[in-house]
Amino acid sequence: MSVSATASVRPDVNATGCPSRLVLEHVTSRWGVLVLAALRERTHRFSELRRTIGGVSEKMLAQTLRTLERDGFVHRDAHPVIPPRVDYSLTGLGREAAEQVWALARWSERRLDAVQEARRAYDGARSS
Amino acid sequence: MSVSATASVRPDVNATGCPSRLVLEHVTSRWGVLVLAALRERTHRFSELRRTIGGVSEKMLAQTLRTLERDGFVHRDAHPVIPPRVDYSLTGLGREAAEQVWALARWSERRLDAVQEARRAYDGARSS
DNA sequence: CAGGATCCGTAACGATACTG
DNA sequence: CAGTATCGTTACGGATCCTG
Repeated sequence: MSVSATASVRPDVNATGCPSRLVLEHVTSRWGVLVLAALRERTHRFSELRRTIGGVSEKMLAQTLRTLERDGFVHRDAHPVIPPRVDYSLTGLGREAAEQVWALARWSERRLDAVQEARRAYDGARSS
Repeated sequence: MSVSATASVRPDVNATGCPSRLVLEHVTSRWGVLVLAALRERTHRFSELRRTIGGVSEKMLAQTLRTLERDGFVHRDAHPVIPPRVDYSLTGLGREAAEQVWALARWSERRLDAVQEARRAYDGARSS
């Protein structure tokens, strides 16, 4: 019954705060990023996504997919067959979102060395 | 004593998972985004940041700033005076990070209308 | 003023069991 | 296969008190 989003949703913050923050939280959420990245390549089925991403529980994957679908990023195509078959793909808006977070993710990887060196310097300065 | 990061840090995921994800989580964290956005403009003092951002507890602001400093995004300049005065500013790496998340945040705002309409359509289809 | 230490509620998350 | 429902744990985040 609850429509809890992927990311934290506290009433007061959402009421008074910036609404676009919720969009950002959904696309940058732990599994949201990975789902968008996976669907960037091609359409995936539910179990395919689970295997591709790895380490995600059924609950969290379903919740993430529902959130992304609700936001208009993911298209859900449920085939009325037995056994069930559901295909997930990106919408036009979703492709935009995927490109954005993909760019940010790539930047994170490019700068990872610099960050890790900064961390070593920071940690080293304290233990001295 | 603990070095808990701004975003969630589960041992198993960090051990096996993609390390650049931690960078992404820090810069896209709830308060991380707002700190980077504020410091993009100019140097801020601790209390200034609290007022500018609004709604952030001392604990979370300090924790966020420490995480961003450790990652090499924020420069901390503590003046040895009484009363204490500490200035926070962005490093070169931090300016890069700020630009990246700022771009993503701007995109979120640009597409906010489309997302909200998608949400209405989604919610309306269920209540029928 | 700038934070560190502590206590604590809440809710996000994962594992399991169950359903169409 | 593709989920939903429930439960238990964890740790995030806020409030408060305290120090240099």
